[in-house]
Amino acid sequence: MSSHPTLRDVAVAANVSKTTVSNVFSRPGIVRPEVRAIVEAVARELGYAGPNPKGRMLSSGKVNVIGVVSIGQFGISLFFKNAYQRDFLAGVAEVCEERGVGLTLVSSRPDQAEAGIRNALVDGFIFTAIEQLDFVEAAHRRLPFVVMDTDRGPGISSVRVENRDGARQAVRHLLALGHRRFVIGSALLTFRAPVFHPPSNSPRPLVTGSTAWRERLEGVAEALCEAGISINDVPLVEACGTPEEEEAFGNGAAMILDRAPEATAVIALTDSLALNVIAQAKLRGISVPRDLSVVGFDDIPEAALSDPPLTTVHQSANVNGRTAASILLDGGPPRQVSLPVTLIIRNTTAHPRERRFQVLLRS
Amino acid sequence: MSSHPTLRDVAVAANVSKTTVSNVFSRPGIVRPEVRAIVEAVARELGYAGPNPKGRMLSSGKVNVIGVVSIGQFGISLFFKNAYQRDFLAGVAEVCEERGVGLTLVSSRPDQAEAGIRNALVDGFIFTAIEQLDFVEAAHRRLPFVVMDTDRGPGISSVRVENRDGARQAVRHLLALGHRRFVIGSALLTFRAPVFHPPSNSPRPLVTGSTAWRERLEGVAEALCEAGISINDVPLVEACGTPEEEEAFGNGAAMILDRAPEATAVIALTDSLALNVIAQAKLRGISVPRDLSVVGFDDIPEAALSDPPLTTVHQSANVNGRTAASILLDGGPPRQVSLPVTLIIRNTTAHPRERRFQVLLRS
DNA sequence: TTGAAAGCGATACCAT
DNA sequence: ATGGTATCGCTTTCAA
Repeated sequence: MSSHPTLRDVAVAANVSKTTVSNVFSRPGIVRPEVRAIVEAVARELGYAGPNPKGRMLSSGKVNVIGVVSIGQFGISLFFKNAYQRDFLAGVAEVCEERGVGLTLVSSRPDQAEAGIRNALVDGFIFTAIEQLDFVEAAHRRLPFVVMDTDRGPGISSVRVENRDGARQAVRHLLALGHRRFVIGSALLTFRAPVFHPPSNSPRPLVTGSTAWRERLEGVAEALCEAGISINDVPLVEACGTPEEEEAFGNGAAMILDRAPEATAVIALTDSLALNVIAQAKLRGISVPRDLSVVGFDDIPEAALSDPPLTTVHQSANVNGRTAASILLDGGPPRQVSLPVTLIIRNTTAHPRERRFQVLLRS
Repeated sequence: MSSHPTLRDVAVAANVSKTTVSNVFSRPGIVRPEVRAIVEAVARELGYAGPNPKGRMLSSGKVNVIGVVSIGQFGISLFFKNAYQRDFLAGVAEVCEERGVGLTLVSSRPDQAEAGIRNALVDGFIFTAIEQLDFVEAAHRRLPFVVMDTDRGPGISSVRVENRDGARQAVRHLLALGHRRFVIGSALLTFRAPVFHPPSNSPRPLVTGSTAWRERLEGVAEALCEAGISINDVPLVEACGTPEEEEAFGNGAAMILDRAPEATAVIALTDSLALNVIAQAKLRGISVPRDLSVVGFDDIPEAALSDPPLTTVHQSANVNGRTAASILLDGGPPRQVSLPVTLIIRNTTAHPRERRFQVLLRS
């Protein structure tokens, strides 16, 4: 009693019912001031800290917290390491803040994801990648959630960006500059060595089948197609995209340069990769954009700061996060939103070196 | 029943007690395999998702989540915006991950802090800065907590770094180079315009009284004292240190340059400020370190990347975070740890321009 | 090994 | 405005 008073202890000591004590703390307006004063005094005397959130939550069913689940095999520390994730979460956090809602980070490391999602004390989830949906179904929790980067139909809330359109814009830009020989860099969502897919007549099976990357590739394919180029003829590299794996990443950039020396432009499906290609090119004395053009995707903050500043497809991680959090917290029926993207032309793209030849071809 | 089966429904349907069902899910080892199989089958059939975390938590009293409270007036989005905070939280997140513990972010915005701390569903707190309120509430809830950056005595767990020592090292370095005319830049923990404190015989009351800043100032004072200089004779600027307030921050850097034109070295008590001073100096054609030396504190990642790379006192936000989380999760008696720091000499410090004069003075 | 019963701490509904 | 009571979903003695 003295060590840990509960609402009941206060009620007894103050000679009122539990209900009244509860009201004093949760709806002070409806209780008579004099009674309230007494209850408050007793509570203070007993060292009662107000309704225990655990009991309160069990009764009311609300925890006032939403959960964000990390990507793929990565744990929650990714949220603080990866630039895109960081800005995304800042957006989510801003909305939570505005509404007085807490935010908990749930790991999606294979060994923890299921238990994590099953046991998280949250009112809903934001899934940063779709694999987690499976877990939710497994966990059968009837909690609302929104999924990022993929539209799973009208029953499920989702927030994505116009990946195809963005990729198309980027490639068209390169084509308009006269480029005809490309190499594509895509991202791996797992810790592993980069993979090289040489040109091939049959569709090449990617290691990572995430929707976003697939859509971006489709956009690339469409734009190339408009110029009469088949994406199957373009070499493709998949490389790990996390800061933890700078090394593997560096290797990915190196692989792009090594395995496709004839390319005049690299189409990187994510900025981090683009930035690494630029760094790697610099090491080799390849001048960007004079010898090699590079486009990225995402427009992370570093993109504008790189040397030279990166031409890339802009999406706002922050807005994505805000949108997802709003949908979840608004609590209406499922909504699907697809945010537009814009090509930001900075200084990593230029005419290919064999400019005159290309111009001839184009005219 | 069909829409939301509980442990009891399963028990009834399987013709066993609630206890048994509970055991099947929480301590499968102790229940006979055949019974377990039946219960599991029934559960699956009913669509029972396993113990509801809310009920479980109320009973057991454990949430398996720790809370991290943001700094000062800032909301949780600061965790994703400020470089130091970000790395700090990554460290906390790593430890949580290793132990399968969740992480929730609690806002300390003035309008939300109290309710947030009072209602957070957590087993303990990490306070990134201690305000009386936090403390009181946490103590009231009888939850363990650890505070950053300040030692509150043996009863309270704390993690800090050797701020005084670090500041001393930085200033001694400047003194050894021959500097004698300084300006100090400290950080503001609230959103507001920078403040200029001119030299004064009486101690100058700082706007922000955080322990860390005070300790750093003490270190500065001690080192200056060794060279016969009173810190009271050194102009001091307090400026806001968050990315949101780049503008105010820029102003702070400008103020430092404007109001102390005679200084040959600026002692910035935090890297972000140092970096802004460098940027501001560049704008004015002041060459660092030729015309002006700058030292920082923290060694955020950007410090090594700046142009020129920043001389600063290194502390590892990541290690600080890991340490705090470990102490909290280890759950032993309160511990106080103070982590060492090291001066990293890079390229923003050099002899003052009037070098020969200074050398004369020193010899 | 399994079951019965007693909470955990609070809220909500229905009377009064 | 207050009080009584059922309930939220589970874990935990304690017996059997």
